[in-house]
Amino acid sequence: MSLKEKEDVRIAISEKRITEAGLRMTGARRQLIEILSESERPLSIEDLSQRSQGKFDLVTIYRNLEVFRELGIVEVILLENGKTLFELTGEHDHSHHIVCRNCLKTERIDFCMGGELERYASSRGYSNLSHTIEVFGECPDCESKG
Amino acid sequence: MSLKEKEDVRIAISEKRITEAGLRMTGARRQLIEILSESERPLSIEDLSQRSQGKFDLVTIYRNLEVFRELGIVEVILLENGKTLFELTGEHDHSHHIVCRNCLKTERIDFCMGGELERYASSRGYSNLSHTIEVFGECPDCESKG
DNA sequence: TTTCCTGCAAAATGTTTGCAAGGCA
DNA sequence: TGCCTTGCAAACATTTTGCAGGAAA
Repeated sequence: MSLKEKEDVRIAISEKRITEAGLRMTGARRQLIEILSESERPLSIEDLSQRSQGKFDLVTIYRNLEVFRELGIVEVILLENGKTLFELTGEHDHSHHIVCRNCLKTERIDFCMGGELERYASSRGYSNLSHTIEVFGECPDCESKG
Repeated sequence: MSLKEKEDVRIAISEKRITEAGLRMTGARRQLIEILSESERPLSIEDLSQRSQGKFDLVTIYRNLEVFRELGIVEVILLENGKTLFELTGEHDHSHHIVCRNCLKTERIDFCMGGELERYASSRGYSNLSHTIEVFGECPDCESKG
């Protein structure tokens, strides 16, 4: 399957979730998902605005990303500085990342230690658990560029 | 050692770091550290403003918390919603937490899995690593209150 | 008395809300 | 057609900056 085909599949899956929720697949939504799908890294609201050439109002992007998040189409990455990035959800419902502080390129970390953490929290009486795990560093490319 | 004595020790340690950095131990700094020291949970800027009865301008609180963070006197906790809380640094240079979404009460998690994560990131060529691990849930007290 | 710190005012960011017009199903 | 979405304007919340007066060492 080519990259383009993979992208089409991701968009189709997203569309299914949107319409099944009784919402509509608009031009803005399709294009925002395309941009996320083609990106090599998670994107901020501002990134999305720029990559869509300012075609959509910031408000539209905020609102749609919130919809995507609710529907599980995107997941949120919180950076050390409190800023948020969005990326299309992969095979798993959530994942963890190594994020380059410099270029924001991101790799998914396949193994998730969340289970152990949540078991511990559970043993302490906590319920309704979720967790965040992110690693920040400088990636090889940025490192070599000094 | 009484709680009050422990608090005095923490303040003394903080004062040492501040003066050794060529900075001054002012009334605002002493009181902000006292408030953090007496708090049963990490505090936001707004919390600190309220607990000091608005005695200090928000700007002063922002600036001092940033100083504290640089000196390692406080550590930052990033909530799921992107908001930040501060707590006095404990015995270790950093720690992880179970945070109650409702009352924001926080427990430190003693075991840190960061080593494994950072080794993995390191093997992928990343340098200058740091990581965040937080667990969010509903604490037993909040749960029982419905 | 030197240098740092604080408060005030204002600006810069980032995000949300209300409403009328436009677009998808 | 009917309801969902969008854009615009404005409100809001949060954080930062500049500067003059006040305070620690």
